[in-house]
Amino acid sequence: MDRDQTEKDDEASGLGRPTLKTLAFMTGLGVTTVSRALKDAPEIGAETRRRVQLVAKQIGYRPNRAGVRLRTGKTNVISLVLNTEREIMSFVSDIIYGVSEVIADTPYHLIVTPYSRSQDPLDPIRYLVETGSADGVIISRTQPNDPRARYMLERGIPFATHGRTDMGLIHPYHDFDNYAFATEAVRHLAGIGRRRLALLAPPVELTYHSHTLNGFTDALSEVGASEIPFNTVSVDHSIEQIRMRTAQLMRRDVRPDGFVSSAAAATLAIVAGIEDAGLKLGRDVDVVSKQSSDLLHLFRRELLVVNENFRLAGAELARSVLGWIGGATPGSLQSLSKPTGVLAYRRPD
Amino acid sequence: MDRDQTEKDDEASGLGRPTLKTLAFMTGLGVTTVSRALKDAPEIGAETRRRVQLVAKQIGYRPNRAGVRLRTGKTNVISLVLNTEREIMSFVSDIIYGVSEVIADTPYHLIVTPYSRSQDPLDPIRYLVETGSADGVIISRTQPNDPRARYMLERGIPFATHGRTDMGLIHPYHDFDNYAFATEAVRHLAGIGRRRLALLAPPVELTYHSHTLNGFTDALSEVGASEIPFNTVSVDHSIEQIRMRTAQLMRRDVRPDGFVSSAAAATLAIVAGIEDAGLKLGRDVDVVSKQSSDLLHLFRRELLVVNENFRLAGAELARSVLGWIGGATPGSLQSLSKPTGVLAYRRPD
DNA sequence: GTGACAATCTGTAACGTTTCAGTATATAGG
DNA sequence: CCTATATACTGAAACGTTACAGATTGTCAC
Repeated sequence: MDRDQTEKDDEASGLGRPTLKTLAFMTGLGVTTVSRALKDAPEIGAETRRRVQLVAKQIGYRPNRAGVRLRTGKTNVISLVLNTEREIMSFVSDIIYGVSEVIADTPYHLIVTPYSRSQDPLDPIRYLVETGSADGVIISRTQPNDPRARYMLERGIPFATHGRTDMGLIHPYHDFDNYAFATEAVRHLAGIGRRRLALLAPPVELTYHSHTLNGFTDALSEVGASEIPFNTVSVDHSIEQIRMRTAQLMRRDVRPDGFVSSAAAATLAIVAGIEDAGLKLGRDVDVVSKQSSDLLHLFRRELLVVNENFRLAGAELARSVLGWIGGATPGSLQSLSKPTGVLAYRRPD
Repeated sequence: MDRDQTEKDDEASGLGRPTLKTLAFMTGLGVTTVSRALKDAPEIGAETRRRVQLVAKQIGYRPNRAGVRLRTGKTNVISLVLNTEREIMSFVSDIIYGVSEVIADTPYHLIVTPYSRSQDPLDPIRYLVETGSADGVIISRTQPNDPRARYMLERGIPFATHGRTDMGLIHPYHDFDNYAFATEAVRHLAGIGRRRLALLAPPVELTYHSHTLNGFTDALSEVGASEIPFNTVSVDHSIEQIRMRTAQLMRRDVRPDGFVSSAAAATLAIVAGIEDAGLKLGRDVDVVSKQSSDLLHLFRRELLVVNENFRLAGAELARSVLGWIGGATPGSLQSLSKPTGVLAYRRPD
């Protein structure tokens, strides 16, 4: 028995990665005590606690994730679920950095779980939940009646959505105020004399489609301008399609003199379409566009822009998920961000 | 003892997530047998093997990652290490999708490990290696003498670099042929009559800086054109800085009549700077730019573009890392991609 | 001096997996 | 008929962690 003990201690002092056993050996305490001392359990003496924590810091002890996960089921993982074909580029980049920023000084890792056009969006969620691969999930492209949100709510797995749902169910979200964006855009266009406005909207199936559309039509009647229908395309369509449809539209007798565009890349296409039709931006027509990086003004000086900050969205979403995991009530983890970096006012003359 | 047995079996048949114990109970075999049967071990009878695999498939058995990881040390994780401030947006998005594509039907997960300007780039690598958080690592912003590559090579952890090193050490990489890009760009500019060329290069510390520069200067002497130095800025500088420096440069007596730009966003700034100086793209000066998404031609019709496919890069990098993990020799996992979607030839007239 | 009780610490078991060292059975060789 | 060997399977131990149920002190009231 003495031999066994010695042998074990020798192993514990080995030069591999330190474990609780290593710490136990070094401090002369039991593994259990060390474990509890590290998490400030009350039944451990103050001095012991400090001693253990000191040694742990000194030798750079880090809990083994697999051990914790196996024992407790806690993965310390947040999963960001992304559509590999339809997400906006800057969205992917910025939201990842936003999330990273928030989880940087936590034990959490960020895993990216992709799904493609051909898959049911519920697939990756089912996978995550069934395999218990994450403590929290962030989803985008949220729908009014979102099966993913419903599914996770039913299983009680913490998540946050980019965009709101409309199912009468409460869950954390972060959203950009697209209603405000659309109303401000319309008001501004009206302010510079534009009367016939077209909206390049988000895809109908996503919640922010109606937010945007409502803001657009409400402001339209407020300012007494009229809508030129432009709903054969959405921001999800290809650059080429949007460009072509815009050009078609601009060649009609009754054509818009103002556009509201929900995405920067789509705006490039709209402008190209306008110019294809031989018209000039700022003279014949004005365009207000959302953008997430400050590049559109380089593209055409005349463009009017509203900024949506995806990095902030990522940070907020991460905070929400961590909050839920930490026991906060879902209803308190909802946020809406207002349009910023407002339109540079300008008269067409 | 009988009671205990029954109790255990009851647990095994429970409705939680199925484990090897569940399978063992259902098949009437031992846990060991089931484990081996699932991985086609030779000492398991053919029928037993099929039977176990059938049941496993039926009840949707998936090995517990924490269990495997704890026992074997295998994490089934690939980590993509990214600089949160300096990566190109479309790079982040596309490379993630490229990697995802390749690991989609493997047990691997992708985790994103970020680091910021203020940190030593080696920090995240050290963290990953010390905590054994990944089976393989992908890094970008590779330097000729890259401490990260050296570090991982020393510890024997599989990795792949986006871009090459120049340390006489062999490791997997994927790189875009920036030498070819620069030579083709210069040749093309010379072909349309441009004689005084400026290069907006990658940051000096990265390996592809010299690749690009060498291609540029080699082609310059080949076609007998001259260089207008433009090395106070790189593609890493802010849009505003590049724009200002370009404008300054274009107001000089001896100014370039051609630009080669290593990044799309920087190209927007160059064009803005050119126009700030009252000059016209396509008439006074031509610009050849790399781009990763097909948007620059919408920006200015006159822009000449070469495409770099980051999604492909991500896929290649993932293949390389998996290959190395799978036992292939590092030297066989290197690839170079040629410029595609060549310049639309056009005369300035 | 005794019992009660708080304070502090500890061993064992379990999470799910794989590996090691077997065991049991059948087959074949002599 | 006995031994050797191959075939097919199995239990125990271990990876690192935490929870549970003690165990060992010391202190204090009476």
